[in-house]
Amino acid sequence: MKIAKVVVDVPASQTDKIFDYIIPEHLDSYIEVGMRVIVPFGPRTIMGYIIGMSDESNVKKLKPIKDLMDISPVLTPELIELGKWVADYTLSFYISAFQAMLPQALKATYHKSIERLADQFEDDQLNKLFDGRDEIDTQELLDVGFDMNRIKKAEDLGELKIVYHVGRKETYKKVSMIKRQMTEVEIDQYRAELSNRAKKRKEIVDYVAQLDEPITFKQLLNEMHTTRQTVQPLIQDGVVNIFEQEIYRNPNGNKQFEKTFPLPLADQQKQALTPIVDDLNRQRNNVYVLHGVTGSGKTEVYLQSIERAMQLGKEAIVLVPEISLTPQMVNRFKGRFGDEVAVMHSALSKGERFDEWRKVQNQEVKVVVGARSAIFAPFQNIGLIIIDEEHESSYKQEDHPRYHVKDVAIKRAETHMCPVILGSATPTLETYARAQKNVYQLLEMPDRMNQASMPEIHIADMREELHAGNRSMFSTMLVDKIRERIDRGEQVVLFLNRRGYSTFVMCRDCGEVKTCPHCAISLTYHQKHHLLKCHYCQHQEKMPSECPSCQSDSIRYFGTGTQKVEQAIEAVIPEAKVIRMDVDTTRRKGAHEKLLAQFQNKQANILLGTQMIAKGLDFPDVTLVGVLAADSLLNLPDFRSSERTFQLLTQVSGRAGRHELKGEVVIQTYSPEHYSIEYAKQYDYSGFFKKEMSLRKAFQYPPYFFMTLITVSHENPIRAEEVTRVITQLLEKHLSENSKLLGPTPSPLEKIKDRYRFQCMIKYKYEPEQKQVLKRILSYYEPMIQKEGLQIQIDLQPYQLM
DNA sequence: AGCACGCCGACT
DNA sequence: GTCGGCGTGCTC
Repeated sequence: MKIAKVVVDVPASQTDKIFDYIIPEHLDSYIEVGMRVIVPFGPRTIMGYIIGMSDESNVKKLKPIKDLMDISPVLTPELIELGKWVADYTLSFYISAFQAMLPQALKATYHKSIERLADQFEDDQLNKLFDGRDEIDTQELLDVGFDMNRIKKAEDLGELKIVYHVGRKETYKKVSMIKRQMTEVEIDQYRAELSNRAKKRKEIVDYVAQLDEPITFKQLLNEMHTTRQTVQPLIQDGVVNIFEQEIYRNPNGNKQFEKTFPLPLADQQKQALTPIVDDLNRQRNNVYVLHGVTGSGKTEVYLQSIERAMQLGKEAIVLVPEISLTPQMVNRFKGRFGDEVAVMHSALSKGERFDEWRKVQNQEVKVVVGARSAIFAPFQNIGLIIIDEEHESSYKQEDHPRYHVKDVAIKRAETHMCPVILGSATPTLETYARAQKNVYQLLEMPDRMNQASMPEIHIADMREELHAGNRSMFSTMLVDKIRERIDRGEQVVLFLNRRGYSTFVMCRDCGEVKTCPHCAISLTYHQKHHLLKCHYCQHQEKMPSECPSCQSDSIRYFGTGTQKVEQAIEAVIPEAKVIRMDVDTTRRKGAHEKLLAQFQNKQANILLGTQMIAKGLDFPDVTLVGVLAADSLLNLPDFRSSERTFQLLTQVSGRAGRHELKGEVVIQTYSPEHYSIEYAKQYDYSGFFKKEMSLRKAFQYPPYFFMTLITVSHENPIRAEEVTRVITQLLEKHLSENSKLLGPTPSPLEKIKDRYRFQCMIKYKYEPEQKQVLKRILSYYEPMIQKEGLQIQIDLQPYQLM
């Protein structure tokens, strides 16, 4: 008997195993490993993934698979193995790993309904409810507040049964096509028989007579300047045939990408490319760290490596941090490789994303450019994986499965025996340290292209500004330099780090700060609706007119949001034209690209924005970059805050003077003596690296130690702390002596959505038993997780310590 | 997760 | 006596 091994769509620890099902004969010739199936599960019917087949099973009573959901597998054998590996290394459920690898559109939907079996119900209210129908969705019963127990009774009487439906979300876009149906001879005859008055129809007949390929109905109507009605008789008479054809949704509209060709390479680019090409030719698996300053031409190296991979008949995956934010990057890939590229933004709709994914599944493209999840593209012959801006924190998934894209990339590259390129101007310490130890291969590109020099960085000490009586958010230096650019017709980018510097509300009399009652973080003031909002939950409230604590009316909002900066610029420099880019102005689809285009066309002289303008942008006339609050990142409770600050400053500075015009950077800060600011000013990556490494060593942080963060949350703070303490003690007992345990301590975000959070941290060098110990602890707490709403998060190598 | 089964107190 | 509350255990 043929048995299918199935992972069912129930994300729970008790169902996190493989279930066996009989493959019924009628499905036997269609079924393949990697397909989604519909299976009975207890009283229910649910979706599952076939992850293997077998001839035997240890289970006595097997049920048969109900149906297949796919014609061809959605998971390749490689991806199935990869999914298991991801689940294992992140301590997640198999099902969560598989779901994370596939587009959202492939998730199953469920609904329940009751089906009539008898003509009459004992319960007269049921007769009324059914009203002649044979099936009712249970949602309808819940809506009218019908008592489910009466359904139970009717079911026991055999009057009805409960049916479970598995639905699908994926949809396929279709378009009407027109095809010539008659032979030319037949058409000639048909035409001759038409009345002389049917002028338009003859025209159309002539047009379709010369059609060899099907065209869209719409195109026919456009070219003939006619309407549906005119074509209808031709369809009826069988001159042409109308049929529906499936097409891919096109997220780019009708945008044409200008074809580009490989550029001549500078020496440093050649030196970087050579070993990669060599590996491609010999199918060697290496990890390269491409350390290139901003503007050094990393992208061209990527493009030419990919080209070589394609020449060898292989595929490439390119990961970019947040692709919708860098349309320029998409343009470069589409421009070079055209239709061979699938693009997976986060800004795409579910359907568009699904279609891009299917281009890969159907082997119609050779290259994927996308954000994190694109690492799971179902390619079967990968020749190269590139991670651009490898230091970006968005490469770490922050919910289950908590994978880091670098780990997955390296794993896939090992399977496919291909190189990986980790590109960055500011590699993470972990990555660069491995390159120095020759675990990874280091490729350095220290020079900017076209002999462009790095912009000069000036530090504006905001303490001095304050002492000198300047209470505004701009230093005198920055204002002067902005004026200069505007006079010269050049452009300015102003960068504001939103995190930690957004508008919070404080009472000037008593110092009271308005915080979220559920999350214990300061509320943010939103001017538009005069509301205070929480960043973590949905909480919002009205801006108070007096201080809730001391009733003073001097309660004001402090800090700076982009809106406020915009107003301030306009006050100081009235002639400035500002484009503001933040979450608010870029929410609408395509808004991002539109704003950038406006800036490109010089409809404004200042681009003001948050994180999203820090990377990838390249405008020839930008000669000044201002960082308004450099230290806002520096003060976050995270051991990576210095590294993040250095990365950010370097990244932002790279936006200025990339072309003929020389650039300048002004960094405003209250702590100009901090080493991450000083080294950023000098463009001294290796200096920063050494300094930061020595601190990491002293305080036993990565890359010298590995870390595991365990966060426990509960409604009751005492319970949360108690569980955290017990877990810490258990770990203390079962882990080796060399490992350091920190905690229990309150999390940096002590309270989120009415849950109190405590954490404990493991720092270790070598701890082969750790995962097993953690698994045991998790299973010990399983009952409490289910019953009393306890939550335990385990993050191996965390990126965010909050 | 969801569902059934089973055991207890509160009610016609 | 029965209804309905929730704790317990299972799903191939």
